[in-house]
Amino acid sequence: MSSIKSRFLNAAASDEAAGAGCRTVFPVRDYDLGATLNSGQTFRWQRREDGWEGVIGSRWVRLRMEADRPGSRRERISFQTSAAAARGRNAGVIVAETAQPLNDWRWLADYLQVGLDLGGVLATFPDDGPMRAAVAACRGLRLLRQDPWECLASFILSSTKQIVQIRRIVALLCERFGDPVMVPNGCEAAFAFPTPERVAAAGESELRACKMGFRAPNLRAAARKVGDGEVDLSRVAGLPTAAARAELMRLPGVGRKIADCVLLFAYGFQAAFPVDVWVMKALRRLYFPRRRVALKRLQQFTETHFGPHAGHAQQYLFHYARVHAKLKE
DNA sequence: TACCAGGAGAGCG
DNA sequence: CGCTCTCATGGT
Repeated sequence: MSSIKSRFLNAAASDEAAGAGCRTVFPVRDYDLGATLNSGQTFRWQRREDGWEGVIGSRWVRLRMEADRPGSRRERISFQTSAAAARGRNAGVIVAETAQPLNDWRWLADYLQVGLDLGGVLATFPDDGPMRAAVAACRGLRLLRQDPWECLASFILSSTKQIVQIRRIVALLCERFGDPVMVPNGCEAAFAFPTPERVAAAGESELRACKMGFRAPNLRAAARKVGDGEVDLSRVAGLPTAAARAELMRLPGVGRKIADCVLLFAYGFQAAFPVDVWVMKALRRLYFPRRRVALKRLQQFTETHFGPHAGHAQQYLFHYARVHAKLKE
């Protein structure tokens, strides 16, 4: 453990920029880092003994929570501590480490959305039984703000795949086509998510070798359209929700659900409400028991019932349905 | 073994 | 429209 610290100190000492370091800290409250990184919105994080390791953009990152304890120093949260602490009810900090020293951490604060007033968001949720149960069960669950291309490509690969499998496909894609990124001494090699240009240049059989099956031609064609500017991902951010969704749906392999995932997880459109099989099950069971409701009708319901932060409500329902066996049926 | 997985898109009546 | 089928692969 101390050897890890000294490695980072050495790396920091070699930096020419004064004040730059390989570590920073974000004070947070109600932030369940584990649930957030493992709730099916991103597929790049691996749980290690000392936190979570992943790649954001072209940077290797390690994250872990430390909780504030009354009357004592901050205590590292092990994964075996009390459920209350693990759910992030306590105030604490997110400790972040990178492989190279930095003096500007805004990119990470933005990714983690540490500035969000979660209580304010939760207060806008409808005051009904299902929502109360989901919030109580998933306190501290957050939405990240991811890179649009990585998010889009990942969800093109997600259709009818289990989350563990999506992670594996994305990992293979990055290993084979992504640029290697700097990692601390002794850490496993890590790779950036491949650019649209690189994916478009890959052969379909090379992509299929990453176990993505029939999704390969869709990913490749979408990469080409994004790479050559036929669909401009940077423009989507400034569009009204419906137009932004329609723009994304011009891409092959992107329907309503995947478009909404990208709108919510990458662009932060709060009205986007992706309805997948889990959310559909949860909605039917919790809000329309013993009634046959079509997907279209369910979508109309989600547009009016969950308020201005419907997307957040969706993530709570999704995680609640997935984690709690009662809803699995 | 059979069924299902953070779906999309074509083909059908 | 609204429904059904297929697509590729692996987990449970």
